[in-house]
Amino acid sequence: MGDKYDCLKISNQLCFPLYACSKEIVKRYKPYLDPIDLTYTQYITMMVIWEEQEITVKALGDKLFLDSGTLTPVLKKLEQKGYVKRSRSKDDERNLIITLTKEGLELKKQACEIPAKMGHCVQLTPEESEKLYSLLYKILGSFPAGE
Amino acid sequence: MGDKYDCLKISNQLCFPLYACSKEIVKRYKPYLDPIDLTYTQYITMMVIWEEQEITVKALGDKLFLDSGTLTPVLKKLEQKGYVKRSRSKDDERNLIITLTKEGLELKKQACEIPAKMGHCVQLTPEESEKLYSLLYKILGSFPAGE
DNA sequence: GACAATTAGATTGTGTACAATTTAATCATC
DNA sequence: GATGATTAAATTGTACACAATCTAATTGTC
Repeated sequence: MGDKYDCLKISNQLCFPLYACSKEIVKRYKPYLDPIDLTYTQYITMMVIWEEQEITVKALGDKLFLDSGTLTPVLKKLEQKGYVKRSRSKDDERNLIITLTKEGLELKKQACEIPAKMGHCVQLTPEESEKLYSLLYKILGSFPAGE
Repeated sequence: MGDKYDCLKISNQLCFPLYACSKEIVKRYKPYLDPIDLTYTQYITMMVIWEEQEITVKALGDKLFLDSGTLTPVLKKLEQKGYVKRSRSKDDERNLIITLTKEGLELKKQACEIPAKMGHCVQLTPEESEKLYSLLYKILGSFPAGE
């Protein structure tokens, strides 16, 4: 038992269940996000905008671990749906400021129901969820900021 | 402190750190995978094929939580690189059997170094890694098989 | 104050992911 | 043994995700 290639078994990887679990849970958001016409990426982007009221693409990217190559089309889509406004900063024309429209703010009320509904999807005790949460943030925290 | 929208704060989500952590770690495989000309998806696909020697697309999809829409192009790419062979089963022409080429088997020796190198990337104690692993598989195990 | 370096976003190209549909093979039932 | 149902892959269309590059605005330095 156990040859020198055991390290390459899929069941011995830590990253793989992370990758698979992330995808499977994101997939389960779909039935709840479809009614408000958001994808998962659009949803977490809106979450940060709801919290911050006003934020640059750069700051959004730092919070979401996404770069402009991903965010630019997502934000254009959200603008097109009428949820956000994109405008250059007066102070520094390099910065693009994202703000909420009235429709975007309205959407928050409907989105509010989603976390509770999704809670039923993950079958962990509160202690287990807390533990998982802290382990994930321990890993994320160990990664250099800009990257 | 704590209004009715707290549930929508990004810092109160469990899925988000899972999603972010998965992406960040996958990104860190790149320097190790580039030399053997594999992407992360191609790498985990090869892992299963190395283990099984011979496997159908369906079985591969079940193990990797991926469907044919994702696997078909990945497997065609791996065939194009010369690592695998794709051929229909004699028993049941619906099944596509994936097998290793000599080059694909050779690749395993080089890939063997990767897990140890990646280990340094995740700053958890062995106990923490073990805990994270078991929590992730507890979630994955709670999801119905086919989906 | 010219100019090199830096910074923020946008763009381009490649590679996933997945829903929905299609096609072909096999199975089940009569 | 024809035929309706099921199954495995492939295809199509949409939406990320990121590396690499580009552009324009700003900053730092002499």
